[in-house]
Amino acid sequence: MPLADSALVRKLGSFIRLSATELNILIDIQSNSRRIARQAEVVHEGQSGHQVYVLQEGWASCYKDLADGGRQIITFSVPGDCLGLRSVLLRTSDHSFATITDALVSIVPSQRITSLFHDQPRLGAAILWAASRDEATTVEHLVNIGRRSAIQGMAHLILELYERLQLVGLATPTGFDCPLNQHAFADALGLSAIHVNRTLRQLRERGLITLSEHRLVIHDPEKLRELAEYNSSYLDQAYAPI
Amino acid sequence: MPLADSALVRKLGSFIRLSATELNILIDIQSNSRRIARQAEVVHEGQSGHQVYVLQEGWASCYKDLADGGRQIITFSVPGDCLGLRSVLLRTSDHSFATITDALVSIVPSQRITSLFHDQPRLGAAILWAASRDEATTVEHLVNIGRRSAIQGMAHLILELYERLQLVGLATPTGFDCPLNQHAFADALGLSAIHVNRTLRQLRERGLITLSEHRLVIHDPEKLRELAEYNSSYLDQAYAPI
DNA sequence: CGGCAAGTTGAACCGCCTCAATGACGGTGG
DNA sequence: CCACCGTCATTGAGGCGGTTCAACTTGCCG
Repeated sequence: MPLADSALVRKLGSFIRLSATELNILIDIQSNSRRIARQAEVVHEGQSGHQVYVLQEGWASCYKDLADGGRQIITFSVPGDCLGLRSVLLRTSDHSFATITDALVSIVPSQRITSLFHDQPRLGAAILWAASRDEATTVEHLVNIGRRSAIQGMAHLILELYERLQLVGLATPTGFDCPLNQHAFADALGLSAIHVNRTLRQLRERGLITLSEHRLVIHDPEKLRELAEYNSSYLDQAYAPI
Repeated sequence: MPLADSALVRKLGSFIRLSATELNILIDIQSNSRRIARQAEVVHEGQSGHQVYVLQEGWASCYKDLADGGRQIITFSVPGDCLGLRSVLLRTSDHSFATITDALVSIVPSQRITSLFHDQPRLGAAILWAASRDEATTVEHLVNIGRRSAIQGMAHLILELYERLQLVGLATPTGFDCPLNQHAFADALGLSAIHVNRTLRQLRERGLITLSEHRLVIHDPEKLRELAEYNSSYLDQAYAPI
């Protein structure tokens, strides 16, 4: 994929009209890329890595490990997402980050990001906007875990992923390719993998979705949204120009 | 409290050495303040309010309401915290925000914040740093709800509040004044108020803490940290200068 | 004195977990 | 080519953590 049509460009471009200069800067920023195998840890919690990773292809996850061997996935990352943005100003990363599938990432020194705020305020704001949006997603995730039942949370997570993938052109009208296994869903939703299995079965039996062979099909978006009490406004945030 | 010694100045001042100019700007920014009664909603989810609120005195909470009447508290705010920072670049607020006690807040137009990034990069970065730190807290909260037991989560939340209050000089060696009722704890931890009651009793019976008359006393910080698997590094983030 | 908010405690229930066993699939080496 | 293995999905049985309903207390305020 040419960088001029990268997922990040597509994402930011949907909220500010990128000038030729800004587009070139964005392309330049993403020019240093690297392939990473699946299931590889890229950043470990506590590590001091002053870099931002822009995911170009593949899926990844941000997570924290617990003393008892458990794991909490904070967010799944799909193409166009920036990783480590939050840690730019902190000395160490507050979470780990690993690929789920084989992936292609661009590596951007933190300093290139921070200098944007001064040199390219519009672009800096757009990135900050994307970061704010990510955080809104994390907050919604928190609600998901704290106050929703397993089946509601699962439905909500699926709808969220669907919308985010649509934004970067990786969804189809009926669903999306989904590399997540039941264990990954479990770690994201604070459930056991076994209960994820039963929950997926319920969703299937209700005719809402099917997940098999890494393909997630949404049969009845309407009822799914109803079940999840899904309100996409937290993602449907237009850019408020400075 | 004179603004030159406000909680925000104290907080930011603990990470960058504020010049006289920067101090004056910070003071100026906080000059428009307003008293708000307890239990008052300041911002409602979905509201388009392009303002940032700096909490000077009192406690508040960020939360989301659910269709079934439930509520998930995202974070408690204590003096020195900025509210609505995440929504600066979004059109609408992604969460509601209400006072818990009587409070004094400074109201800052979003534009004053965004222009800081260009005009006062150091100060802008310090505010961004504070925002990153808040987000790390939210992430830890997510782990708390997703993967920790009720008693661990409660212990963790108490320790987090204790550290944050220390940072702005509102804690004592033995504990802190805590206006939160059991219902507030429940909404933060994703529990029922009744179970919060039992959990607090357990912590009391183990000789770790007591909470009564709005005063939280920590009897055995060591064992409490051990129980919570508390690692404060996510808050103990030195500022990484640009 | 009456009423409401907040805390406390018991009893019964249920959502989700844990343990355990089995089946399906793909990769790998003999 | 097949036997073997690890990973993942699936299903059942039993147990625990946390919920819900209900009752009672205490303190505060009008």
